[in-house]
Amino acid sequence: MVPRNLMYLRAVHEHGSFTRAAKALNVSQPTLSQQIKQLEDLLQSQLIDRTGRQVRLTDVGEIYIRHVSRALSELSAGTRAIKDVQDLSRGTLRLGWTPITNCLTCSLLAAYKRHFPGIMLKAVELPQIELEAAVMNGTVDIGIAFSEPALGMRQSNSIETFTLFEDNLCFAIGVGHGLAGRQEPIDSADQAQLHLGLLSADFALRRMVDEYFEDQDISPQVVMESNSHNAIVEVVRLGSLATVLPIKLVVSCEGFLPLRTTTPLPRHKVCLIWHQGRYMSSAARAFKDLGIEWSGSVFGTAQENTRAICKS
Amino acid sequence: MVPRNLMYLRAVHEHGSFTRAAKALNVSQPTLSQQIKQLEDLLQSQLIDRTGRQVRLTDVGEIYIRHVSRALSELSAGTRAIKDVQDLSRGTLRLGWTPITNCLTCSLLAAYKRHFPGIMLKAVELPQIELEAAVMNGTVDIGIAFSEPALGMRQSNSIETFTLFEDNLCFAIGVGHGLAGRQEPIDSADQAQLHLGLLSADFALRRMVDEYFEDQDISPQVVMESNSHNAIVEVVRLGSLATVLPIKLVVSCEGFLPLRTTTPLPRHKVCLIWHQGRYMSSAARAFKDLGIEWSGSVFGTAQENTRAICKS
DNA sequence: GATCAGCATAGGTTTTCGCTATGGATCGTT
DNA sequence: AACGATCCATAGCGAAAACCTATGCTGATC
Repeated sequence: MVPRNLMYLRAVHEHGSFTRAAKALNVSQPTLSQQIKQLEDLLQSQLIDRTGRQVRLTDVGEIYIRHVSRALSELSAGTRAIKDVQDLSRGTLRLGWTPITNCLTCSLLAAYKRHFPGIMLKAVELPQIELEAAVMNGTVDIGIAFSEPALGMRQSNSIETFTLFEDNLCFAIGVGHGLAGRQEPIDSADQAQLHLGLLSADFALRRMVDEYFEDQDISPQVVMESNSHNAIVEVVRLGSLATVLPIKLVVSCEGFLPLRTTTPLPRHKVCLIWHQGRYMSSAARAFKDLGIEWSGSVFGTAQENTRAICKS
Repeated sequence: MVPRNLMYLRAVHEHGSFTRAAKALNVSQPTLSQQIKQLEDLLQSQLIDRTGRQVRLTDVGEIYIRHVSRALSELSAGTRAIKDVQDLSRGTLRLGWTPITNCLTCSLLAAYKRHFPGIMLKAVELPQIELEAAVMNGTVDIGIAFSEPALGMRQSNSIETFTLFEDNLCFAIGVGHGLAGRQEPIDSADQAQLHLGLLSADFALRRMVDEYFEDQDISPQVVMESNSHNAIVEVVRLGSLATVLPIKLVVSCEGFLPLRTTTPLPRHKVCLIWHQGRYMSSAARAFKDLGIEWSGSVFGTAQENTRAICKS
């Protein structure tokens, strides 16, 4: 890995003698003579002045050795840097997530940051479909998805998933909303009356909601649409709109109330997703492992959660 | 000379493909596969992610390649620096001279500076004996001596010389001296009356003067002695002292007059001297060559001036 | 699902590397 | 002045590596 020619040159310079350098390097003295001569032939320059009492560098050698030393120390720094990456004291994790999931997994992110403070975290927020595409082409190392990958992905690609936890969706309103404090469940007719603020159509949460309304034969009144989760939350908090969110999120969110329904809303899974077979960086592997551990400790053992979805 | 492993890694990274990199490097594709695999084994780290449609660096590879690139560019800078030294756009010349000789060769020094402005000039002024020792042990690359090397040096060592020019010594006085303006030559008796300022005994000029006085059976009145040529010149300029200098120097020196003598004073040679056989730097070789050329142009062709003095 | 492109593997050949033995030059010593 | 010691260079041989051709395997494209 390290160019031996150059190591030899440096050793001869440092020891001021072929013989001593050879001993230090655990090679024979003729080997050094030969290798350095070869280097000199290659550079077409005499590097070492062998006349007189001690071997010295020539003017050319003096100039050259400076560059050689810098190059060698750069290389040894490189091997040390590799060690750093391997023991996770350095590195980068490119994480992708859909809106909402990051709120649900912030304690996992915090734990990761605590365990591996040297890892740089690059995070992007994407709709589910784009997240899956990003995982496929390697733009992100690992994704936190709002649901399992769509059917289209399973046909042509191989994505591996691990379910962190499951949850039910529910209607959510601000404390100033007209239905605030209502105890009895709302039925389909009530749901059709709600003024809704929802994510745009390319998000998994929205697709699940649309599917639910279709099943229930409800024509919802969607009065706000955005690709920003925060925007919707803020507007709903004002009081007149309702939205649909995971229960876990609603109960933990200041100023939000869940509404009970006569028919249950869909369940969803929060999953880690990654490209099966592709090289996974140490930082990403560590995140995956930590996620599995986190899932078990927070929601009970989930050994069977892992599921490989191979292409047809 | 350049570590091929590392060049290969860089090429694969730059071309994003083993095949294209192999073409660019004029090696076969399996060679690249093999060499890079070997590098990975050596580092015990996967450097390249071969899954997917294009080869990419892993996180480890990404870190490592930065160091490798820096090392490689450092090495190529080294080879370029060698070229610089060889064509004399860089380098150092360690020059030694005796007092007086530098005054006589300042136009040579100026020419050298003009031809090779990038060369750093390190000059020391020494008595002849020490100058010869410095040439022998390599403290200076080349010396400008006031006379040919002493007999002692020739016995045990090998110094090579080139005579730049020859000159006669003469008595010199300041314009305020009592003998100023005298036309007729001074004889031995007159010379014994002179109050002299001379260099100390370890300088070649002084030894020649002492020898002359001994031959002529004269007891000189040496009233000042110094190892500084300038000090003597300044005192002599005041008017009461005389000294002995090369004629060339006296006639070119403001406020100085030569005295004619009934018997001629010794001749001396100004020589370049260097260690025969030792490695000579490009800068030194250029100085020697320029000195030979300068000698010819200023004082007529002097091809036969070169003379090797080998040990007995 | 057949083809193509691109990397990996296998086996043999050439080149390089490193060793032992030995020669020649310099330096210090008797 | 000769001798011995030290140190680098050279020669020749064996081991290791680097490299090549031929071929297999996998993922991408049509």
